[in-house]
Amino acid sequence: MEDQRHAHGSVTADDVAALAGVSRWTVARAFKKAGSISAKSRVLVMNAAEQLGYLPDLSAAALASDKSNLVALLVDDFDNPHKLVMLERLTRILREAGYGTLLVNMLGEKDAPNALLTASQRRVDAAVLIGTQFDENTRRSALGARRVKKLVVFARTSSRPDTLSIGCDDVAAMEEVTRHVLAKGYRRPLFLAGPDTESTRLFRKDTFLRVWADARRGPVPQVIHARSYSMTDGRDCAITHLRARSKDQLPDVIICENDVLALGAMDAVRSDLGLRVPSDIAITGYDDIPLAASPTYDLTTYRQPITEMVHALVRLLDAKGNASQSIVIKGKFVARGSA
Amino acid sequence: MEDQRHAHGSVTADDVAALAGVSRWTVARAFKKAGSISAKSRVLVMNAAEQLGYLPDLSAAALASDKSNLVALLVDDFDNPHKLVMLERLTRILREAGYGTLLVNMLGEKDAPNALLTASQRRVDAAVLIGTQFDENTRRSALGARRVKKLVVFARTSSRPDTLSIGCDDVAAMEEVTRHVLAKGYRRPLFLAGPDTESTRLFRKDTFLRVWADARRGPVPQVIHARSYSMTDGRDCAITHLRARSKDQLPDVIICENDVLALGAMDAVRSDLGLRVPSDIAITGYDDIPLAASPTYDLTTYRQPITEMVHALVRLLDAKGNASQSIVIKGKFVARGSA
DNA sequence: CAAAAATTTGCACGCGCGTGCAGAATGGTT
DNA sequence: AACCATTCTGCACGCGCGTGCAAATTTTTG
Repeated sequence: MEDQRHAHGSVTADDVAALAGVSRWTVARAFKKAGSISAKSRVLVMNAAEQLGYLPDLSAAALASDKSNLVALLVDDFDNPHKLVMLERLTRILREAGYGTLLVNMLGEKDAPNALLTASQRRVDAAVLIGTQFDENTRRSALGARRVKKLVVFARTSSRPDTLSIGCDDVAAMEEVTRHVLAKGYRRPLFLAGPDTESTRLFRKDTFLRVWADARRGPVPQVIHARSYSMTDGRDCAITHLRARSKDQLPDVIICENDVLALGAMDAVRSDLGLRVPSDIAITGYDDIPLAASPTYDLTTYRQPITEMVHALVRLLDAKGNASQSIVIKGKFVARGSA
Repeated sequence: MEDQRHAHGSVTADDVAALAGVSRWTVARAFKKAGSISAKSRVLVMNAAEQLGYLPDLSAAALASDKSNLVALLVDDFDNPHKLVMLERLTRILREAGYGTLLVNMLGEKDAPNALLTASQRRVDAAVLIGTQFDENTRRSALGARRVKKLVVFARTSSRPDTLSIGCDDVAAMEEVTRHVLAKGYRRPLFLAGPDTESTRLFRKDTFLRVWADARRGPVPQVIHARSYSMTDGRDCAITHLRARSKDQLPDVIICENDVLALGAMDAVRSDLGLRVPSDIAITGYDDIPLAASPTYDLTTYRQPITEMVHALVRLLDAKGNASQSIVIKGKFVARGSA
């Protein structure tokens, strides 16, 4: 029996075909779910394949079919543990659905075009922007990279009509958080938001302000902006603001745009101001990162429906067309001790 | 001027060649650093390429050259924030070095073979096991997947001689941690380790015990094992053990195998036992995750030299051969308030 | 200025597989 | 038994680029 392996050690469909006594194309059909092939020869092929340890070469398949079953995940913020949660879900579910995942580190906003081009060189079926606001430059460079067939904004809702986006229903979420804070009887809220730039605008702040205003519970709440979505900056921002207030003017609750900022704020309140949570100042977050459940923080927050969002992404990838749409899914409010 | 774009919208080297008035192969040479090509025609090609928005198709190149410039990152634990740090460094530096990164979610130990096969179908140049102990099954299945040319164990030191591994010098690290604890005068240490299984053995515990024994500071320290490397399990394990001891038998320092366990232990000491860190019980960790620097935890720990480790990985990928070796790099002790 | 050396360029072939169609085999019908 | 409908199978061609060598061009040297 001759050696079926090629020079660099890979087994090709030809090898399997020879062993099974069929043609190479029959081998290919056996590996497609919908392949029109007789049960008999499928068994023949599969046995031969197993014997040789054959698996189709996906990069060759991508070249031939212009479908790579590869998606690029573009991430520009590795500081938020929530990204790890998203990556876990994305990689697991996409793998189960037959997609490989290319992780691309987007170094900054101005790097988006390069990151997209990098992905396009691998013929990805889609580029997914993870928790990054979709900005006009990015969109243009995505169109420029013609080999990127679909561009999806994940975990952000894009306002643009010509974009695919999948996200949590931020409006419903923030309404629920705000109602909870109102029900608890807090009266002097402070909203801690991320950077105040055009490209990172979420609906969370606006929704909070709207619902609060509707409740007619005093003046318009104050809003402060951290320099970045990091614990350190959240803490610094909170310290600066709180120290500038007199004791009786302190807020009784801080609504934070996400959990990381909330944890920073909590550190500020406890370690730097020596106050207690929630009795002196209550705090809410957004995302439900693992640490939010720890007894130390015990953060009241809102969980994004990541799993459902990824399932939606899979459906979107499997769909033929490129219809632009905005998918929004409801998450779950998580009441804990911090508010 | 005719339309250079093909059906599915990609520009090929032929298009560029036509526009530049050279052959396709000259185009290819212009895109290789070491290509033997005249300065004049390189400019010619590059101008044409820019005009058409051409970039080489890497999946075709991979097919032709049997070098994909793709590495698979196999991760089996998305609970540890330290993974996010590693992923950031790996993706950034590997991208700068011209490598793409395929992120593969390894669902469990028994999934390693499948994960490796998934990667091999994309012709990866190397598979990198991130912080996963290298077990015999994995090794066999790696050899089975002949298209995986190199298998690298990252952030673990493999004892096997036939393996490539890159890691922090755990021995030197733990010696330093232990000496620090000794210098601080602690006398009743407790070692909090991860699961006590064959496949996850680190050198940290053994080194600690050895150095402690050398110092002749009383009996052999006690060792407890958490069910997993998670804050919750670290906390549970610590609670169980500490509650079973009488007040005067409590340890005065807990040396933890990594930061996540240390944070869990700190939660147990403070929230569950109502004791203070470090005055009642001191705590040390390992990894220096971002949270370790927060004022709430302020954890004394040891930072792995991730950046240097990734640089070593790049050198290893660029190297021709497949010489098995074990690269070990020293990290940095980080003294904070917890011990 | 001619010849040798060095550099640059072009090309046949192949990487492993998918597409679309034509021919072969199978099964059912009158 | 002959026929048609249906299901299977085989094949030419192409996806976009790299390798190795031979031909063409330029540069150097005596």
